[in-house]
Amino acid sequence: MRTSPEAGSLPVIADRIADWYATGHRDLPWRRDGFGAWGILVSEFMLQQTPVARVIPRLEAWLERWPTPAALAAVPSGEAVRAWDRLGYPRRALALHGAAVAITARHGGIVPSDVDELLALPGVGPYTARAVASFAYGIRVPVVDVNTRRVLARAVLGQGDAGPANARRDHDLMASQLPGDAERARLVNAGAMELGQTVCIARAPRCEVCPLAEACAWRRAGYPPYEGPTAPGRSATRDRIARCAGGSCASCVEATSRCPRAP
DNA sequence: AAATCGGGGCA
DNA sequence: TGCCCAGATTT
Repeated sequence: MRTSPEAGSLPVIADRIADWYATGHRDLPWRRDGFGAWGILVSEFMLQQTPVARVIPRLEAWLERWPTPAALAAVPSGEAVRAWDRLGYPRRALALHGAAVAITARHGGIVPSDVDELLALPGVGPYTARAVASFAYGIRVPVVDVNTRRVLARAVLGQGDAGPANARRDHDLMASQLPGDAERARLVNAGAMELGQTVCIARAPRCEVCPLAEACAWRRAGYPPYEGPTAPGRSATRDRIARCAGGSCASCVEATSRCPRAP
């Protein structure tokens, strides 16, 4: 049957992820049947750099107010920014409004299913475009977020950590794992993210409950420490220092004594 | 490749 | 106060 770990890793990893996910996963709103492409698109905007728990209540309120792209496109963009409330990175609200306008104008009010058409929308990048194509339309494309990158780095590449993100390389790696069946691929896409969030955690992986434990290349190699390049890092302190250096730092204006670069 | 996003919340 | 969070955009 399986003659080498490499030859067997494709079906084993993907199948175990899909089975594990299908067996039982968190009941999140955007995973309910019939949630709709618009709802999924809105959820993906809100989930960019924002924890799931903070998104759920705001998402439901948003969709109740704007059930379709056309409904959002019909109001001024300022309304979208206001309704964004405390989700953070408010320019996402502006981009989402812009996407609604574009969908209404160019796609007849229907969220497109084509990855390239999705990528052409403001605020939609490599992750979000493929997430909508796969989760909303069942199209067989690799969906790779930070959690999936960590799972792949460990289980497939045998590295403790995923290096800096590289869309091309990341997509190729995930595509090499995806089963041919589109519905099955969707389970692998969603399952890899879920696994990375709840089991294959960055700091303290819960290998004792991981469906990939027997197949994981990193575990098999004895958990070698990560040696490769690390991501640039998004330290709030560094951001603050960088802004202050320009002399136009809002933080300095309001809290001069707490700024490391303050005169 | 690295900084930034008129960020927010939690240990 | 430091760091994480279903990324995207700009330089």
